Amino acid sequence: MSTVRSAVKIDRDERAPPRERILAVAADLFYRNGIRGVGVEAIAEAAGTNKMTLYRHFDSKDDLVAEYLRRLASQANSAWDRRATRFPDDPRAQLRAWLTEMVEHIGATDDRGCALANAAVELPEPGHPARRVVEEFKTAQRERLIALCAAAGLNEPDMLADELFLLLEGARVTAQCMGRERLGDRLVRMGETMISAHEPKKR
Amino acid sequence: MSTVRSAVKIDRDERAPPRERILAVAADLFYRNGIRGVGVEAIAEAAGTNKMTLYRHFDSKDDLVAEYLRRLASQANSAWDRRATRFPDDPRAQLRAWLTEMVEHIGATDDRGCALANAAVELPEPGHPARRVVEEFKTAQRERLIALCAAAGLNEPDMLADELFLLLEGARVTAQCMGRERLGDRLVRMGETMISAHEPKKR
DNA sequence: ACATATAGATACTGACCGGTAACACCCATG
DNA sequence: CATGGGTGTTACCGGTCAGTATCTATATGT
Repeated sequence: MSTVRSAVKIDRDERAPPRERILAVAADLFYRNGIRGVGVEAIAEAAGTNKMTLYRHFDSKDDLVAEYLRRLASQANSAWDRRATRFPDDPRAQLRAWLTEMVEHIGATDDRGCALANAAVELPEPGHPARRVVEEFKTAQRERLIALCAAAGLNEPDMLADELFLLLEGARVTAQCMGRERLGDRLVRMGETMISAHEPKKR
Repeated sequence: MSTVRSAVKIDRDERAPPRERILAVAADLFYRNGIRGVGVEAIAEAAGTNKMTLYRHFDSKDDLVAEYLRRLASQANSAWDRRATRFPDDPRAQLRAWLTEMVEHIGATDDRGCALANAAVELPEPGHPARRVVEEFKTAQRERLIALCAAAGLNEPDMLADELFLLLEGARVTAQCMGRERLGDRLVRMGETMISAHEPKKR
């Protein structure tokens, strides 16, 4: 039940402004050790600064947490956009790319599941600012997936989207509770089976 | 970022021995507020006893946490056994019963996901005693599900079991991040679609 | 009635938490 | 050269944390 009170100073972008260094380091430590398991002092220290500067940029630890999650959410949105521009007018390819990218995340040995979902688990307080961020993110994620399934001309796009969404969400949370040997291939197979089950009838 | 430091005394089985009262109350508080969010003092108080007695029965808070999770795991195993005796020699019915019971849990407004999975998220420390409990539980759960799918004569029982397992795991973790309106019916439909997709060919 | 074991009560330890105050510093702009 | 904003440093605050020592009370079995 120990908390992280000192962390190795992280050397990314020594020249970056403190706010960015703090956010970068906080993302690392929050994800790896859990939000409640990291003290603000450890974050400041690892970012090569101190608590006072941290509190000049963030009103509170909760504020820092919310910003940490907001950044992750926006990165995920960028990933969607990136896939959209890489495979323009090919929603099916975007869907496949999303699936394989998610599977890669899950297969990584240092993956600890979805940081947003973890935050919701760690911070049950109903009014916590982090919870709003997570809620909006997950809802938007699902919407994008539904839209993609629909654009791909698949049957019952909302059902398929939920199947895929929940499958991968479950895989991410399960991967940190059990071994993940050969999980990747199996996941891709499951996902593609689901997709082809919603293939409109040829005629 | 506040922790629970005083809780309403819970009146279940005033006569029960302190160890049981402590475990009952700990289960409640750990689940609702998160493990790291509950102090041992609050548990002892809510159980109508005090910290000293708690520490006479448990070596440490981590020990109490591990026992809390072990009890949950054994309750889940009992549920499997109960379904087996209720529908003897009918694995298909046991599967359906498992699905609907899980969906009921997920639909409950006070559901906060799988307590075991939440514990794994909250306690990232690799050697934490709780992690072994969670790992063994999830593995056993998956094995039982595979065995059931196989006994039901379904195709590729391990793939189907994983699909169902991950679908529900994902649903439990997602339900606390988003709204769950009409999620229940959809889940049952998805599960049954998956099952029938593995139906052996009629001949 | 006595011995023993279990439980309750209170107070304490040392450590860590999130957050703040006061002050010295550096470096750019005027 | 002056001035002022962002930064670093140190010390501190009240509060909570897990865990322990000590002593009293109660119940049980003989």
